[in-house]
Amino acid sequence: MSYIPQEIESKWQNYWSEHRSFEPSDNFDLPKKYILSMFPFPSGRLHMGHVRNYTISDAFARFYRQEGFNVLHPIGFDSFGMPAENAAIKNGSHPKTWTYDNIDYMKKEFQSLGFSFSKEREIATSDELYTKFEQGFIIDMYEKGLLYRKEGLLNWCPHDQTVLANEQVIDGCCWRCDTPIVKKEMNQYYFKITQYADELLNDLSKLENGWSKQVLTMQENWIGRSNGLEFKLFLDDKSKKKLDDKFNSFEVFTTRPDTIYGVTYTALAPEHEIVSYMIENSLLDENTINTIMSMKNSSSIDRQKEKSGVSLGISVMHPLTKKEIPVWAANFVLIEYGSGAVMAVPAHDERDFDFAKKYDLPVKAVIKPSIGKLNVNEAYIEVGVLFDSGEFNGLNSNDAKAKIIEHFETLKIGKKTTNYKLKDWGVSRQRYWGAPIPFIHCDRCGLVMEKKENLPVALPDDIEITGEGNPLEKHPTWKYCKCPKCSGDAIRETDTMDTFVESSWYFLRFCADKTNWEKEPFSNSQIKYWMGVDHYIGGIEHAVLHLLYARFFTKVFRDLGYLDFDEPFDRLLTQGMVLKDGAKMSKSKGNTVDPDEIIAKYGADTARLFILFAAPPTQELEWNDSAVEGAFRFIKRFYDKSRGIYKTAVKPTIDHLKLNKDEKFARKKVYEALQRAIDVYNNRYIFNTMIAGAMEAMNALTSQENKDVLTEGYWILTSILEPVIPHVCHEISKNSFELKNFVNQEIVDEVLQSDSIKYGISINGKNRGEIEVALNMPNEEIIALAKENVKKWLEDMSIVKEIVVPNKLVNLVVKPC
RNA sequence: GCGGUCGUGGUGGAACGGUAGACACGCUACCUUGAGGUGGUAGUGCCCUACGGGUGUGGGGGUUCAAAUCCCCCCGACCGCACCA
Repeated sequence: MSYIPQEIESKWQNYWSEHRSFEPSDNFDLPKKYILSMFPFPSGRLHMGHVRNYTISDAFARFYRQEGFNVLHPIGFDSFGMPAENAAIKNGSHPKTWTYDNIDYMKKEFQSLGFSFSKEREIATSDELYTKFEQGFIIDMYEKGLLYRKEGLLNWCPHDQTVLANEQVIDGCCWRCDTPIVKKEMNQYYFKITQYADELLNDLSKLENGWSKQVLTMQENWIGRSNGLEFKLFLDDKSKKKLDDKFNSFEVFTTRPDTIYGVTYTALAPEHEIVSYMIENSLLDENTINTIMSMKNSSSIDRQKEKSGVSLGISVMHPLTKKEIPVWAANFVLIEYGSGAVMAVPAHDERDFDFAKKYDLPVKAVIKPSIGKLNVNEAYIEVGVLFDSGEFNGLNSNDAKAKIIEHFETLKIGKKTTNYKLKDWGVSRQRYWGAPIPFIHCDRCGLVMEKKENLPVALPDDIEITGEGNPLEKHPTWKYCKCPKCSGDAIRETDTMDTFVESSWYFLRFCADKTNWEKEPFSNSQIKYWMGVDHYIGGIEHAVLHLLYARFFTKVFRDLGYLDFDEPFDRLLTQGMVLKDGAKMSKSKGNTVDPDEIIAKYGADTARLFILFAAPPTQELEWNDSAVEGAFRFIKRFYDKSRGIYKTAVKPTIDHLKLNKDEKFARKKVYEALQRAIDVYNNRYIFNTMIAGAMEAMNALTSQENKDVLTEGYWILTSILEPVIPHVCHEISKNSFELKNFVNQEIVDEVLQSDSIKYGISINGKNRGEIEVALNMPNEEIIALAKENVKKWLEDMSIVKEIVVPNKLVNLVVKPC
């Protein structure tokens, strides 16, 4: 019997399928664990990142099953999205065919890796049943005022011919194809995620124990809450007149009201309505207009290169001193943030300072450091003490902030405000392969929702995809319909939804079993039992996008009455990337390793063992072909040596006292490995050390000859390794233990206590020797033995202090006599 | 610039204030063998006047009987955000 993984693995994979081994029980009295991996986009083949992701979740799922938990470990496919359409353009395949063919192939790959997914709950988000419920939620959200339509400036990717959310724009380029994005004015639907900004931010504290600091900070920065003062700057009479009395004032926002007396100019975004009015009505000279237009047309990257601006020839009055302040248009002022206008305090803000220096605008310092001198050659941006600030002189910045806000509020010329970087989530996509937005445009009734009983609004199959424009828009008949309200002729919305909508609630859908699959999106009792997700495993790239949206949906569903909890994912494990030759595996770099080839060559168990052994799950994992072979050799040895064990359906009982030294040592190693495994699976998730412990135990087991000890060792090791290398462990266990050992293993204390203990001896903290002493030896005797052992280091020395760390070491503090 | 994570052998990585380098890869030597992804034994941080000693966790300081681990400063890497007023 030599180790042939292909035979063993397919045998067990078939066995698990036939026995429905991984379907959760509907007995809700059992303790539960919901183990979830981020579901994949069906791109065609699994890559190593997927293998790592699902190997980690599978280890959890299998461990908890052994521990007696009712485990939900589902899988599905995030199957809407652009690559399906891109493939259609490239090969003429239909997005639907392409998608579902890929799903079939990837399911076979899952099977061949031995992942213990619940197959009966598998979903593809492009399934019409999924779309149906999703569209239902969209209608609910619209009714609640959480979804709205407006015209706005949008990120448009000229290559993918689609609108992108701000989160999908990376360094000014499309997150998928790297094409620089341009701004385009369009109608589009938005989720009002900003309404939940505070809660999304505050509830991060509930996740502190289960989520990494990194992800929490990324979300915190993304939401970007800042508190400050919002107030109006009033135009002077001359300026009002110039603007035909159309404008009286404009709003600005500042987080530094303490610097208010240092305002020397004010700047508007080039897109600001006052600027637009002045351009449209030729209130500026041609040069100025050209400069502003070029600011507006330059990409966000160009706009960041250098500050530039133009004077608009109008002025406002300082809210407190009533002095005249010139108004500029400047490229560094963002229309999307705050009110698109800033008060400029060059003495205390770097950006304002740079701009003032460039255009020779006055700089007026009003804050000085509480100790030391103010350097007037740069902006002093720290907090400090106010001067030249009227009645606020002498206050420190923090007190002044509060006082000045209060002052503005008393005078009713401004108010305390909070601003966010987070913007509402634009969800329209001008694409075919997505869930249609279930709205209808009627000339008489306006924007009308489709009736729920007519859902889903399904995609037409007969479609032509050319890569230009929206295929639904161009379809000859699909968009023509009757208005649900007046029954007159109407037109369907042709925008489809951002695929992040589907992944914002799929984890809830998994809670539903087949019996209510058709009737409702999920049942309350099932949600109550299964949620929250105990372990959510996936890539760090979703730290802000998916994870923020899913949190948002959870809160919305709670407010719609579907749920009664606030946060979906109790614990989040973000796995590290899989690297080869120091770089992320990617087709373009040509450094990929194909999981199918590894499985064909070494088997799934080897792939799984290597992946969990080579690094802790949150760290990057460097692919190493010879280490993969090492993993294979370990499994082979593990399998070969199992020839030495005997058949038993119960764990052998062993009289520990009768064992020799090697036998006792081997047993101890086995139980130490068990102890470690329990800790790793429950608390620390560092599978590499758990596997190392099992390897140590194996090494000790093969260095002794007692068959009882060997058999007991295998009883335990196949149990703790089953989550990692399930096929070979099942094979061994079936051959010898009738699969009876895949249960919670109990620790035997006497094994862990040896009859002697090694103490390291150090002098002044330096390691100098080692002694072995009997159990329970009094400290005085240990110290005496220790002194004897390191006698030569004590010559001409007097001992100042003696420290005994129980079961560890003795430290003697000495000094020369 | 701001924020986060992290710096340990030739490599991946152990060590939750207590004998640094577990476990594995690689390498060296030897033994096995029907030479082709075999098994075994021994060795493997660095330095030295080597059955002994020194030194060592990016660098420098500190706390402690004891620091890779805690604190401060510096250097470097990676990731995220980036003119957010």
